[in-house]
Amino acid sequence: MSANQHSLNLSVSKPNTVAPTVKAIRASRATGRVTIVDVARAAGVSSMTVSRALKTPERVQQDAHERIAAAIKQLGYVPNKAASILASARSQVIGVLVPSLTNTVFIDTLSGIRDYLAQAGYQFLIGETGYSREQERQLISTYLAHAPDGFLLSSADQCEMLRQQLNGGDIPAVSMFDLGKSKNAMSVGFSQTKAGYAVAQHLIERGYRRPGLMSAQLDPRMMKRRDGFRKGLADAGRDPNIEVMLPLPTTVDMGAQLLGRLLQQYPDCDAVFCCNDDLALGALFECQRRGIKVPQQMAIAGFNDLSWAACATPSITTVITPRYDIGHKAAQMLIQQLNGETIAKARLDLGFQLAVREST
Amino acid sequence: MSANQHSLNLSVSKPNTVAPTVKAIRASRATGRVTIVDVARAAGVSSMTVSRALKTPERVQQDAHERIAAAIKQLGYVPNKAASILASARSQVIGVLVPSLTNTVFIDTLSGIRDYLAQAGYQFLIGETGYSREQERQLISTYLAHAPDGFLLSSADQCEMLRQQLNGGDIPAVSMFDLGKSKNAMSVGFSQTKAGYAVAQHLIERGYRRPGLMSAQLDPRMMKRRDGFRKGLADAGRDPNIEVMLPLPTTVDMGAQLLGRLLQQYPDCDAVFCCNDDLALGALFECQRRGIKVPQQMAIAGFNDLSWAACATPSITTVITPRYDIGHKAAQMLIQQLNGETIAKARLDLGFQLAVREST
DNA sequence: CTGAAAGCGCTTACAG
DNA sequence: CTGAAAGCGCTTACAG
Repeated sequence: MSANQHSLNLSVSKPNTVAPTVKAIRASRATGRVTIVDVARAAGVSSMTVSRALKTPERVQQDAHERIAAAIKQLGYVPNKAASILASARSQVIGVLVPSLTNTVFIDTLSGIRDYLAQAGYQFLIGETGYSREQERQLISTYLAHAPDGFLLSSADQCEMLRQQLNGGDIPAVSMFDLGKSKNAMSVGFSQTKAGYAVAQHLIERGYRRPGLMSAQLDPRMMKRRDGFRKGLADAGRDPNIEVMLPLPTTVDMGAQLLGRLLQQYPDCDAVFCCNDDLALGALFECQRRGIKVPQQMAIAGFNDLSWAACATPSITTVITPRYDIGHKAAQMLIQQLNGETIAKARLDLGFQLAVREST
Repeated sequence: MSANQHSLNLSVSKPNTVAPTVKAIRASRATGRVTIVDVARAAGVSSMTVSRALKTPERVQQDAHERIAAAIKQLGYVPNKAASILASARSQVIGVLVPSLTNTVFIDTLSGIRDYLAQAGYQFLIGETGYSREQERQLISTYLAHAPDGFLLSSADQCEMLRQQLNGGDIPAVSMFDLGKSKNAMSVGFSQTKAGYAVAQHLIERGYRRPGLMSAQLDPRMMKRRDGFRKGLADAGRDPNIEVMLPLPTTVDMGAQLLGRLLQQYPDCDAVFCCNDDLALGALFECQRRGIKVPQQMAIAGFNDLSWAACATPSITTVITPRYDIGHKAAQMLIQQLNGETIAKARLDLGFQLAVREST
């Protein structure tokens, strides 16, 4: 009936021009939105059929499909996500929490997450915790209100906090970077400790006698790198106590400052492991400023292999970390879990790789 | 009635321990969620009063407020955003589109946006367009489904595209970086052209005779910097055609490569304007590699003042851009618009600043 | 300051 | 392959 009426309208006024109809529809509703009911009416079907045409096209007849597609286009229909979430109790939204957005490392991880989630049809909300537990707690609360289907978190702490705030409700989460202690909790990452150990070994093999360490930020992962590095030195019978650390953000400038302190406190230090590449770049600049030859007078190793490390002068030895893959695989694992698929390895170690270059 | 019944339950079983009640509630619903109705029942009020206690606490009596707060805590109630959006037709969500997330520039802008929106009680969805119009179109469509209250876009193109896809519906948008041509369309940014011009002027004042330009990416803003730079050279009677450009992503390594090309094609070039700091850093490394003294044999100027520019050796002359403020002010302008406040200047020029350092 | 009713725009589950 | 009914969990607008 209403379908007939509609096609009548069309032929009486202007065929193929439904612009006035759109206006009329908008005006007829308090919200001014074109809804699935409008599309259904225009296509001469029920709203359920429109819904099916959108989600499971194979369950809708060809000609109905075409009329619906035409109606959607003419009316400029956009499905209302809020209504869909409310009715289906699935949001297709994933909450993602990272410590910092100014750190390239996490941006790369987000790229991995985005690439996987986009093709899987999920959106995500990005939260920046600033390495603060209070921020974490608040963000989880805020995100919970969006009824996310799952979480991608970047520390074991966050998983614990999530569980508390869930209060019995059950939303799956994968933790990134750190590998979980339990084999059941889902996690994707690599061993920071082993990576730090590998750097120490490398410097010793190269013949440096007094390798030191510089670090800022001092978040748990930095400290694990340090632990590994110190163990590597100790295992080789070297002094593990040559180090300068500041609990401030890691910046290139901070790297320059820390190199100054290191040389002041340990004048015989001949190599330095910078706990990330920003610090390493600052250290390199400071050496250049002081006329200290790298690596002849001071070797420099970094961490993460940021874009400049390979093309600096001299190129910087560093640890290549699988941060894109961490995001990608973590997202994959989460979606598999949501789809009820079996997960091969809930604790996925992606490893790391030492890139030996001119600076050591 | 139900309130009485409830307090009866409490005193009969365990006072102050409603954990079993939470379980019962979850079990009693298909979705397993605690709703505003459950809270209302537990507090002995209507759901409207709970809603008010959450949104406009000043309109709810003290003691009702306290009982509601207690019930929320005990039941672990989290408001369902989807239901709220659907009922109120306001999502408190802003769609943000930037060209790239791997570029620090946009991350800084996002920080500004986040800082403003967070305190204003808004969430945001971040989309990365990869400088592609097709991606833009898709992202806008996807975001439209989330019924955003507004958009923060990073090009005039995007505003146009949004208007098309809106099909008459009306969602306010502010464009960032580029200043709008019309004074009515909201925009926050600065003049890329003037900034490029200023760099040219500076190099000429310093006495460089054959300044050149290197650029990659070649997006519209890069091209405006170039236009300004060329005009500056031409106005000073210099050759504006010393330039190397590649339509590939800007990376540090690309800067090194472009410097090689520049020297090959224009051996007498004595200064270079790198269209961003990544390229400048690569150019500096390449000069160091070749033993070319900066600035004596080759002056280098960058763009954006990324963190390393000030502490490189030599420190790099660059243009300080107000990218944090662009995000912050754009978000502010958008929210003001949403609140129906009057906007002082719809076209907000935040300017830029030339930082003269050792490299020129 | 508080509440009962209606509705937001979808989807689920049940019929046919 | 298609549809009528009921419901998701809030808020708006109207009463009191």
